[in-house]
Amino acid sequence: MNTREDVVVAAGRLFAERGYHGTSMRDLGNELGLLGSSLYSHVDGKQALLVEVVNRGARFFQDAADTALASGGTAPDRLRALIAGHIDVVLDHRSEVRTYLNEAAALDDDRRAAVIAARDHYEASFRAVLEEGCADGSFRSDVDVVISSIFVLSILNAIERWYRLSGRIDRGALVDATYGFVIEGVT
Amino acid sequence: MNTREDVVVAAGRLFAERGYHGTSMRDLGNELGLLGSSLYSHVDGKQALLVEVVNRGARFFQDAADTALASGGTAPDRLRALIAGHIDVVLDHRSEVRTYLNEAAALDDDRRAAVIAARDHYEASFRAVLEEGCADGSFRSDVDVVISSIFVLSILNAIERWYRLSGRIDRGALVDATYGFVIEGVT
DNA sequence: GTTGCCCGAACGAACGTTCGTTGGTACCCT
DNA sequence: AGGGTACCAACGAACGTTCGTTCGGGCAAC
Repeated sequence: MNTREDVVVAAGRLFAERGYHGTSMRDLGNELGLLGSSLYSHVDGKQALLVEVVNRGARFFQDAADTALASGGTAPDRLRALIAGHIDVVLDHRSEVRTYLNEAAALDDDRRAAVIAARDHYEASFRAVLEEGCADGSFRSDVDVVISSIFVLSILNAIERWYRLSGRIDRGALVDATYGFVIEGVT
Repeated sequence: MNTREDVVVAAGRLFAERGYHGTSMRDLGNELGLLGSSLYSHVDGKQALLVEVVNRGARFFQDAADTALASGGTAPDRLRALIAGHIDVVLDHRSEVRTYLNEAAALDDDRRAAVIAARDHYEASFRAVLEEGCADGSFRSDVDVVISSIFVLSILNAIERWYRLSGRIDRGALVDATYGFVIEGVT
């Protein structure tokens, strides 16, 4: 027997793999050994499923950022914590993350605006740490905080697209590589 | 009167904005002041349109890489040329780029495999330049060329998601910021 | 005996695509 | 110059299929 949780999890996986518009309720039912119509015993409908999956993705990120910022230490320490936290979220909640990052366009206007606001709030955590590091001399003072934050998040968000756990680098090495690249670049 | 070119261009725009599965032939016809059925005077079908748009995106990138590599100079010079070329492609051909980067999953297996191969071939240009720069001392010898290439391309490919020409940074400043970040990071 | 999961049939709408047809335009023949 | 012809973009109806969703009933568990 399937629970509502099963439905949401499976929806996240299919939305991540095939996209919202590329996933039908019959596809989703089939994934759980059900007919598409049977899903309506558990959830209100397709859009409600997307909203739930996307909201989970947003919460994972925000929780990780709050934890990282609360960990204390120097600005570089907290930047590293933000990066490590982000990578944990991406690797531990791939489906929700993928859906959160790629399928927000399928939300209605209000929900999509909320997602954009949530992303900016998350990005502000990175901006704040960079700002602080620039002020106390940990980072170059001429760094553009806004653009650098975007660059860091570009790297982090793309990880979901290429990283495979089975590859030659483990999670720790990935954090090291990312942090090292952000701090020093290639020179 | 509409030409086949108009149809492909409009398809690129809609695929980029709403995704392949989120765009109907009637939507596309409507965009051109036509019925959906009228599009079949110009093209073979929806999937053929996607193939054409994606192929254009791939060609833009490969042409830019070939030009950048042929420009000569040191490894850092050519890295900068690759970055500038990529940014030009992203800004000048947003729709095709967006579709190329985000909608390849909607292609059939063979075409999708071809896209993945094209992306790897393109990425190899970045790997080659980084490799050379590491060998001649322009870059740190301990950088992981494979991962660094992915990071650079992560930054470049994400530009399409956030950059607006109307903003405070122009194209040259964007190239400078990107190259600077890749070379030195934030320290 | 009520509750809740699931089926299976059905709904109306939208999907990609095909079809026969039409109005206009360009070209050829004399 | 004029009439016939071939072409082409576009229409509008219709095709079969799939979509999200609704509904009534069956059936097992508490």
